[in-house]
Amino acid sequence: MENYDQKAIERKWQKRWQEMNIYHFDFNSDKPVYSIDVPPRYASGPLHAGHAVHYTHIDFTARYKRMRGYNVFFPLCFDVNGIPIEERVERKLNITRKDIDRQEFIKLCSEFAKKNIEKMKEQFIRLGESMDPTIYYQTDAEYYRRLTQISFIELYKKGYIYRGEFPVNWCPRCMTAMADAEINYVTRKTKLNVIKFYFSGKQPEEILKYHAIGKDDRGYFVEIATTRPELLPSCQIVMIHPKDERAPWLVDQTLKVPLLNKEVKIITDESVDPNFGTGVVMVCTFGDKDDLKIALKYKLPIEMCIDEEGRMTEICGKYKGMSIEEARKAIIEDLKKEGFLVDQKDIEQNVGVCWRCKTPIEFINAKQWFLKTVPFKKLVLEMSNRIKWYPDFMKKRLEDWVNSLEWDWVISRQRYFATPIPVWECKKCGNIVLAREEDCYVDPTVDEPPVDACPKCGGELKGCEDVFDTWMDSSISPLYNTFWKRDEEKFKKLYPMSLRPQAHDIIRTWAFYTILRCALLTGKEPFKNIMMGGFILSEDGTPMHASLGNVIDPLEIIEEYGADAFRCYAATCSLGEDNPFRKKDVVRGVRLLRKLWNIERFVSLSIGDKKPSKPREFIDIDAWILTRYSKLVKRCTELMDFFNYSQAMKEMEKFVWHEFADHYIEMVKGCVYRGENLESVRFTLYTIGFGIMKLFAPFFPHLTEEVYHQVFKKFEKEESIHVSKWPEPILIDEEKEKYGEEVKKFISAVRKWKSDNGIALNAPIKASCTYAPEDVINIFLRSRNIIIDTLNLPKEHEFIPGSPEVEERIKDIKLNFAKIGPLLKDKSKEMARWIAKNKDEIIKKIETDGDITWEDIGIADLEGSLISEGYIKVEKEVKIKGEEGNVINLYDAVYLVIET
RNA sequence: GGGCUUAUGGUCUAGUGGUUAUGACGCCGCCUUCACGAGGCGGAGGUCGCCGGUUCGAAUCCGGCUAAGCCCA
Repeated sequence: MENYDQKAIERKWQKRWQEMNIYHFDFNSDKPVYSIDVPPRYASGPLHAGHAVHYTHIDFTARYKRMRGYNVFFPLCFDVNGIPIEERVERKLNITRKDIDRQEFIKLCSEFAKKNIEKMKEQFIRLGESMDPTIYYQTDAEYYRRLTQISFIELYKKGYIYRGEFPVNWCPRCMTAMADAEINYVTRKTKLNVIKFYFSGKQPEEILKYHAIGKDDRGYFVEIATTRPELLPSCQIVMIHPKDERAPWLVDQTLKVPLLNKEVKIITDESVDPNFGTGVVMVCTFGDKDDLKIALKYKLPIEMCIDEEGRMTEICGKYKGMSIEEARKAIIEDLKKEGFLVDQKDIEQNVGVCWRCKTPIEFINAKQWFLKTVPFKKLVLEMSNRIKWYPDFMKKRLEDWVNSLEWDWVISRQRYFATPIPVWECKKCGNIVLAREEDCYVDPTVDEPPVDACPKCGGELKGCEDVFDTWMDSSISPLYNTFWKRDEEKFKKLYPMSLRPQAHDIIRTWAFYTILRCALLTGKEPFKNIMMGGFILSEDGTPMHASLGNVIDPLEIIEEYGADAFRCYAATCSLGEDNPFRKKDVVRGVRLLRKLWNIERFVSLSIGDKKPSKPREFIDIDAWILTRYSKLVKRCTELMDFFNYSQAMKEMEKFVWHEFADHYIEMVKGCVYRGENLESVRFTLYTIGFGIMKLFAPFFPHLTEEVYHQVFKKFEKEESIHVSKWPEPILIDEEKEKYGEEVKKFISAVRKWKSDNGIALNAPIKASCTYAPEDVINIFLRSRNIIIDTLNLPKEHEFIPGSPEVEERIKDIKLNFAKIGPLLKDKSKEMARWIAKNKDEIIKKIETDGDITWEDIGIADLEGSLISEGYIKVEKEVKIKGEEGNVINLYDAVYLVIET
């Protein structure tokens, strides 16, 4: 093996893997299936480092499961429909979709998405992801949209879909209805305008004693505060809190809406906040959700002052046709001019905005398509209980969301670039004609209806121009993946899927809608497990997000540090939690990779030209390291099964670096160079050298593949390490493990002593003998040559049971509260105090008798000795007797004698 | 305002009721050592966010507060 040329190796394998076809999902295989409901990456832009981490986690699962013998279904897929792409295109070309032909606009969106998809495909390859490109889909393709339409038709036939007139969230810029899920809330600075509303009727003068009520030459008036003066034309009612002292005077009076020839009543309602503004508020149709609730409660007339395009309507008189902003300005101007405006204050307000274009959302009354969700809360919760959530607290988020649902899901959108709703409407009687399932995919704006005329009245049919909410497409991904409605046999075999990986911000959308739709259509949960990725934070501590402008291109990181190093960082990110990304975190990965490479270089130089076979007997340190390795394999297998990648990699790294490399390899160098114990050592080096490559294979696919091909391939049959079998524990020998630990402890103590004294590790030291207790000496003797070789001790070095001429003194005694606490409970403190006070006497007593009893410390009702039973630990200090030689106390009762 | 989550050396992080809190990055010192100096050996650096409670004993369990993230109102 030569030097580690990371970039060349990674590029080589990325190319070769595409030719090798090893990530292929085999529909004819007998192996158990592990299917992954991969998030179809949204095609509004290329991947950033946060996405790359998520997809890398999914790749860990795919690679691990493949090695565990599964036939892994890992599709390459992209989500292409919807507003964000339209919005990007509109912004890029500075147009709105209504400026150009519908089909032309769709083409532009499609091309825009295609470019991003090409970039992402390249990114996936460069990241070393192992998706199977032969099970590819994108959600805008007819083969995919067809299923969205069929699922709609089925749900319609089951009676779960209805069309209703209902106030919906409406983005006046995107000109479409929005689900609650598509609204973001932002804090905005705005003006609170205090406006005079004059009474219609006569008022007694005493009314002036109340605040916010006044009189001028035009008459008596009430001051009303509003942030939205442009809604004055749709003002329906004025409200005051019932406990407000002004309520008795004001209730049932009539006020004149300024600037408009209109009168409204005053009523009381509990929902009024007496501390907001003047405590008197106006209610319009529909300012916000609160207004909406009031409007429904009091059955107020529905008079919209804003239309679908965000322009003022008929009822607005002279303001008709203005945009919301223009109307606000004009109305405030006029209020000032006419003397209606009392005051303007700056306030901060939470405003619902469109999730993409950030335009404030309006409520308007529109005909929309709905999927019933409110009646299926229980169903969704039941399904969710059948799914294993990682981490499990994420389930609670779904449950809280489901329980808080008040409205059904608005599934129609007034956009172009999405799946068309497959219905035609009778122009005459409004009757709905569904597309036939066998005709889907259909585009009713282009395609002919299944019948010539309305079956009810014979009227002309018009194709529906509305399209579906994008979540209608993505939330059937498990049905698409498992061949629902395409191949009944495959569907039975593949559904439900094994794993849904996703991010936690879309629990209420993607996870919820998927569980709901799939349950309604199949009666089953869509997947068995759900794994939630956390957020990747940028260097400044904010979540990495394209709209925040803090994104990092993973390719940039790969160029600098390599894909395996990036994947090493990804493996340190724990599920469901925020993980900061810093370039220097990737450096750690580079070091680990280099270390692994060098370890394997030693292995390759040491194992000989034949595949080592299992020896009749292992030398102690081989049995030790093989036991440590087998325990690691067992532990990591469990961790990988629970998607705990960060912990698994940590344990692998600790073993490989600080046990296998720092100690084992150092200990066997002598054997390797001098040709001793080769049978045992070569087998051990081969087994662990190969085994750790397999353990790291899901994390570092490139390095492990290269090492496999350079070192192990000639002895093994698999064409790639990624289709080899995950390792199994091979030896658990508790006794030898203890022996090995003892030898390791001794060697590292001597190494430390050498280092402290400025002696090179392999430099010879004139040490004549080692003293230790007999059982320890016996362990050392079993590995005598290893110890002498590794430390470069004289060949005649002696291991002598017992201790040299030393004087041991007790320096201190420590209480073991883990044993004392449960025994003495609240008396523990008392005992600790007593011992601290009488420490000198106790130490004297131990030095003469070797131990103390409970009686000695004044606790007569307990029997036994405190040191031998572990209640007290003794710290000794050793003083060497005599002048001859240089005796070093390495640790405990282990001494090394150096000749002077 | 509500739900969920997080808070540990300068930075990132492990931590499962037991008193001496893990590791990494960075910093300091020593060591060219035959797989690796992007290595090895060691060191400094912490009132475990704050306040209470439970307990013989709390980073860990409970309550409150503060700050941050996600989602919602």
